[in-house]
Amino acid sequence: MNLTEELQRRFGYTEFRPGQQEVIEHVLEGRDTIAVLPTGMGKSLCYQLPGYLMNGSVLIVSPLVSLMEDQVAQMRKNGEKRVVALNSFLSYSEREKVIRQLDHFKFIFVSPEMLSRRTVVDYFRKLQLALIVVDEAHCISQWGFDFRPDYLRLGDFLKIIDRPPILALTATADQKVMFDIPYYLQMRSPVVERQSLDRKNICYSVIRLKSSIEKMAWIKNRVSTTTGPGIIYTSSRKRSDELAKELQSIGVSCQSYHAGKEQDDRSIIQSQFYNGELDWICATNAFGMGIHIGNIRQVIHEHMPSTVADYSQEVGRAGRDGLPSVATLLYMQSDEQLTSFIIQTDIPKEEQVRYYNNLLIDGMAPEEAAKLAGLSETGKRVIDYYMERFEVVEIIEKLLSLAEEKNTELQTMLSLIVTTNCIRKNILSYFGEESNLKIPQCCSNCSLPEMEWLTVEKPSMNKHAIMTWDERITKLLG
DNA sequence: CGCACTAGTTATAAAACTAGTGCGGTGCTTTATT
Repeated sequence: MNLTEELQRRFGYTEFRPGQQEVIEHVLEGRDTIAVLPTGMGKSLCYQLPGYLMNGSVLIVSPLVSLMEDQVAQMRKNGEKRVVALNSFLSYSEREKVIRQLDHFKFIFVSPEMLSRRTVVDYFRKLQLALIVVDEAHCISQWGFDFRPDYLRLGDFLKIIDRPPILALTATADQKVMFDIPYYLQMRSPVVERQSLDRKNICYSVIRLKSSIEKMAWIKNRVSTTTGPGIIYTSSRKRSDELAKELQSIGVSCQSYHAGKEQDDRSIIQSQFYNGELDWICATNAFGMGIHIGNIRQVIHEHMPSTVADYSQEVGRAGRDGLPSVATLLYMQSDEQLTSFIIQTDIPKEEQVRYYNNLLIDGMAPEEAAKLAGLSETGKRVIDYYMERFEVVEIIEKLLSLAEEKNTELQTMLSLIVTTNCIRKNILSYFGEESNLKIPQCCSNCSLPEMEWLTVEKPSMNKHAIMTWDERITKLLG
């Protein structure tokens, strides 16, 4: 079979992007496959094309319902009718209907939570599956242990069905992720297809300041002298709101985005940004996954993220169009303390685990016991997962080492900020890659022509601003 | 843990201190009773 012909016939492309063909070949051979491809490299083609060439349905595990809806809409637009997202967007009767005729669909999107439900699993057992895809598979590591334990339960589902090959897709692959994916997905000698995660068109910069007032002044100046579109990441919802308000007050087209906003507002803001009606977004880490905007020129971190993996995901949203883009991280002393609090606070403490366990033994209802033990909703769900398979002593040990691990990751992130060595090299080596490539606009530690980048002037507040910026940087690279 | 904010104190009028308090990220899922 000629894959390129199939690609041409079904998708209208004349050639594959790097890595795609290899991934597709492995999948068609029936191998479990881990595909590490940088963002914007056409990951969805890696399951859509083989899906058409195989018998049975393709099950795609996706982390966000909004992402599923986008992908379903996209595929329908391209003429595929046999595609559905099985999630809480559906009413009870709609869901029943979909479930009863699952085999009518070629592509089925689900959340990991859905796959933990007994009734749902029973329907999937009867279905002939050609392929199981875990999209954004780093979520297993990133969310599984302390936020969405159903990511760790995927293995349970895979154990009880007659399982087809599994394809894990991600753009983030540090050591831990590369260990967790095959382990929790129970892969059988998986092939790893890996492309370089280096984003040569992104220039990395770290700037040290003395206070959050200085940060605000810096951002105001940056935003009014350079063009977007851009994302400003903060570490709290409140800060996002404040920053957006402040920027609006000096005439910048800007909105804040975080999980505290209504879902409707979130999609409106997202589509405004997408359509170029909004130059800047001030956001928490809620803004990111599933954002496919090509021309983001800048990503500014008003506050540091908690891991290098998070950082590289966030800055990776810049410059998907391949044009020069800038990532700037603002740091002031002891910024890591807030980050530390945030990542540690939701991990249940030893006393809580013991108390919760004792209350359960006494026969108290789990919800009430969790409340008394001072466990958050998330905390309870996490502990419930661990209690299904470990003794209390083991759980406490695991949670302790999780807290330690998180702290180590934060320290690694911090060392990226304070290093005097090449930032790009540091990021790449975190992902196990080496790079000796000299790039003219590499990072703030590599004799960057930083002033040239920083003085790109914003000519006016109109739509042509984006064009001018692009022209300018193209000229800069000369 | 540390920052921002508030209420109370001081000592006789306004402002400057102090102690206490609150806050801090990611998302899936809810089919049943008065």
